[in-house]
Amino acid sequence: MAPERRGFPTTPPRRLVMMRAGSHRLHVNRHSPMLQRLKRDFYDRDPQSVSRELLGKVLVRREGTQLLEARVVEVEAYLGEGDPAAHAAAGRTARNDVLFGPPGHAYVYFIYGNHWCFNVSCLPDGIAGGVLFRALEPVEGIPVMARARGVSVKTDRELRLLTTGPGRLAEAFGITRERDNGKDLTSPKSDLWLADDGFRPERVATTVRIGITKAAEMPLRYVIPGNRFLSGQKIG
DNA sequence: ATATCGATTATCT
DNA sequence: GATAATCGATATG
Repeated sequence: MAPERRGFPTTPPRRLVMMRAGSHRLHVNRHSPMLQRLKRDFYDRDPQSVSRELLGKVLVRREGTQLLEARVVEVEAYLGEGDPAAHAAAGRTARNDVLFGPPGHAYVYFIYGNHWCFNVSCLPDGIAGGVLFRALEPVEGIPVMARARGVSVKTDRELRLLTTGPGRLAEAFGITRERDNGKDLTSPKSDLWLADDGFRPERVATTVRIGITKAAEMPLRYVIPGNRFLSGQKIG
């Protein structure tokens, strides 16, 4: 019997078989009981390491009994006070306070008068650093994400636009500063977290960061190459 | 398919 | 008062 591949258009079948072997589920798209919430130690490192390791993990939002899940396919590292492109570059302020706090907390900021962007803090308490989430591949709760975005997902193209780009993924997950900024993503009580379901990307690629003017040459964007949910790409 | 441009506001100078 | 870690609509090839 051929494996069910819906929802994982770019995932090799071999990997799907391995994932299912552990979960005893018929459909890989379903929420796996093996989702392990990432702990503090995961984030207590430099943003480059956290960025690389976040690829392939799953962002999870719990809304009552409804779960939203999407795989991380694109992130960017922002290094803190030594990084001219980082919000922390000019020192600690009211806005960027979370970046200077303990690791594993949500940093949410507003951009271009329109969009929320979602980050997680890295490095020990007192040292700024973070990772910006730029693109996700939807796994679970797609109709709820579509409703949050105010769009339909009748076509392949519309599905891609659900969680491609930092503003879109934040909207799909209902992420706002009021609701989520400063939230401890490692707390069992948090309704927003990152999880490991055993998936490991075959390859990771780095490029320059998108949309910045300072330190524009540093290769701090991390992607799963070939994934169709990456931002800044043509739509077939 | 690619390019350009307007929207809209928190934050900092 | 200028800028920004973006998006979506519109115009043009």
